[in-house]
Amino acid sequence: MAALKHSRQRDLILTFLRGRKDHPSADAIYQNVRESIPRISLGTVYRNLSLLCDLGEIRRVNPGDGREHFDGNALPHDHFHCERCGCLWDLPEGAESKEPETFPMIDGRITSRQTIYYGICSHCLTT
Amino acid sequence: MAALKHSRQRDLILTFLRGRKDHPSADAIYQNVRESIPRISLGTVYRNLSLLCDLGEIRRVNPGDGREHFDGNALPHDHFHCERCGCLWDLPEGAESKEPETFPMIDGRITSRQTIYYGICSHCLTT
DNA sequence: GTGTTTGCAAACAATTTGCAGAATT
DNA sequence: AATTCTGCAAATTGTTTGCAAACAC
Repeated sequence: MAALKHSRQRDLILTFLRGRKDHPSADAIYQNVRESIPRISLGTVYRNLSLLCDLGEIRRVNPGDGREHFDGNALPHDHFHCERCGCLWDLPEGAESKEPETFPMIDGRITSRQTIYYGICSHCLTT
Repeated sequence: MAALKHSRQRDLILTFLRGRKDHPSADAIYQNVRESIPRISLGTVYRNLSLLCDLGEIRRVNPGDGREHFDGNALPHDHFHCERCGCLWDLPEGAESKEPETFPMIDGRITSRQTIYYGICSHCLTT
């Protein structure tokens, strides 16, 4: 069951996300893909984002600003969230924390980890 | 302005949070403090949690389960979130990642960081 | 033809807000 | 007396869901 069928909407959403370096919210994605498929619905965007997450094609990022954000790069990496303008990015090239992708010893099983740095982005600092 | 006045409700919420090792949601806090102040309202709980966060007395934790969680310990530390039962805890004693609380060099200003590990807790693993 | 996906609208859940009265200083 | 804080209810926001039609295989 759950035989996956091809969908123009899903393709577009994935292509759009892959082409971005920031991590837009579902609604921002909706506003953008609407330019290519005007009749696409927000529900479809949500359903496909969820599906793509399950497939491991994309990742959710949750900076705690009240909406979920989506990252076209599913490989593990850290994020930066500006508390003034709300922008959300990967840590810039060369700024990755140097620690290896190892997990602390605990009683349960750890499968992934998510680190978000908070602060003020360089753009907001100069305005 | 913003002269802070004393409030029984706020005290209770803070005391309750400080007495817990897990990180309950606003509604869970509401259900609990209601036993001491039955007429307290959910709105008051939200308002005070927000205020306590602003004051730096407590911290928000956002595991991405659709609700905000609150941590009575405002000192920086990492969290673990069980994807099966949804429980949210500090990393158990002795499991802290050993890296110092340093921030990567980026163009903006980093003020804090939040790391959440995801997986299955020991209780869920054995049931 | 069968089963998945879509658009739409309604439903839901978490959080925020406006307001008149109660509590704190 | 001046303000802050509260309870209540309604409003808002982000996300999910049910359904009949459209699409993919």
